[in-house]
Amino acid sequence: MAKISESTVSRLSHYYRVLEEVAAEGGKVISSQLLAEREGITSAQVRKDLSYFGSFGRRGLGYSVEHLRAQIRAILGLDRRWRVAVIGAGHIGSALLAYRGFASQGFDIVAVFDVDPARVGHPDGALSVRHVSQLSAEDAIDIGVIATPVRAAQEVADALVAAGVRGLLNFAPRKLRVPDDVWVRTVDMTTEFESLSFALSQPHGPRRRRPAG
Amino acid sequence: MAKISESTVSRLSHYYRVLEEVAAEGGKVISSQLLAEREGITSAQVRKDLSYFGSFGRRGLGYSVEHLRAQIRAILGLDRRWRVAVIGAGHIGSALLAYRGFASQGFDIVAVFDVDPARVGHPDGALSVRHVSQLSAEDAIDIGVIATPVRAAQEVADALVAAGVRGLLNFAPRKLRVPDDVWVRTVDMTTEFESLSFALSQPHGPRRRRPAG
DNA sequence: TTTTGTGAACGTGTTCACAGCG
DNA sequence: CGCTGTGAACACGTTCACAAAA
Repeated sequence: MAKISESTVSRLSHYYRVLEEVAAEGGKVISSQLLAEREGITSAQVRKDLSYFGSFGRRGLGYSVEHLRAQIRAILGLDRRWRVAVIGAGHIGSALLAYRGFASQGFDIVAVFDVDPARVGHPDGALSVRHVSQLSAEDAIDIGVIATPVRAAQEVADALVAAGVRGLLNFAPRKLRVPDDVWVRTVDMTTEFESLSFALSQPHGPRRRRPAG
Repeated sequence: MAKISESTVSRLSHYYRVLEEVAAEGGKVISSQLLAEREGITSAQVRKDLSYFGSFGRRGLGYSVEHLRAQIRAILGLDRRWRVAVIGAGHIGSALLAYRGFASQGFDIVAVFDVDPARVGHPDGALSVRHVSQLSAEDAIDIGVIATPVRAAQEVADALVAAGVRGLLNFAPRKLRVPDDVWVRTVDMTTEFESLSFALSQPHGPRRRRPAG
């Protein structure tokens, strides 16, 4: 398969969500135009994104909501469940644990780790917090969420990689060094705030994207 | 000024952080090469990013850490303080409130809002939770953080805009409709997880970026 | 000699525009 | 006729490569 851009994958995730909503509203078919409008992009973008993976629509009609949803679900790898570990039982870690939404999407938080003796051994939600040194390949973790202070982030990433984890979601504002076969996504709230600060400091307001065409 | 890409602004935020670290370590000058290595990008990228705003370095020598830090600080609009409101005193909202890092960067969380009677009127950290209907232009909010359930997100965005807020940080997995002069940044953890799911489902591992050159 | 600053070249993602099919 | 699927055109961000300056 040709290389797929990160933007395309992000949009697939958005399409998937829209399709779930439309299905819940009882919609049976949807055009690229309508799908695009919900996301504020162009219909050509929708069709191009989908075309990388196949031809899921019917000319003159549009896409079957159910069929397209199933296809994107398969493309995104959501037909299986993923074992997630959260490292760092602080505010962000606990917020993630408390949020129920991920399990329904196939992401099961199966372990929580920390180094703080005040936290280790105590429950956080349904899980007992384990010391990070106990993390091992036997935990069979697919995705590790790094919710530690920034100084511990690289060390934790190394430990996760050593335990065979191939996907990291990093909340620490630090570039992580990982082997080539490990994927990292970063959520950097400081950068988000600073991007807003930059934008608000400019003399002119933003230009909105062109509406879906 | 020519249009600055979002990628460039994000990287400026990263450079700023690296410069703070280098300054703390006692470094006085830094080359684009070294700055690039810390972020895993090319030195040409660093120089190009900075060149949009001026000439901050000295040929043959590099950049003064202190001077460049001050310049980027000014560029990002961090020479002033920003008034931030958090809407939604749930897990994410409370995690943000509890996190001390933002205030030191110039972002003061000055108000918390919710609609839940069980939360309104009670303190969350140093702030008392107010009902979202009390939000007004008198709060003089610069940046609104939407940490509500997804169904309330658009309504809250409308209220923020009505109160004169021109920057939104959206944690809800929903595209927000806002006027042209309002900036939105989205942190969508579901999409992050699904992007990892997609990546881990591919037959081949990732390719790392080329090292800084 | 070292390292910046930058026009030009390049590569990649987006949009256009229309052929192809239902 | 309507809407998809897609090659081509376009726009834009990144990298190259070198002149300029310390």
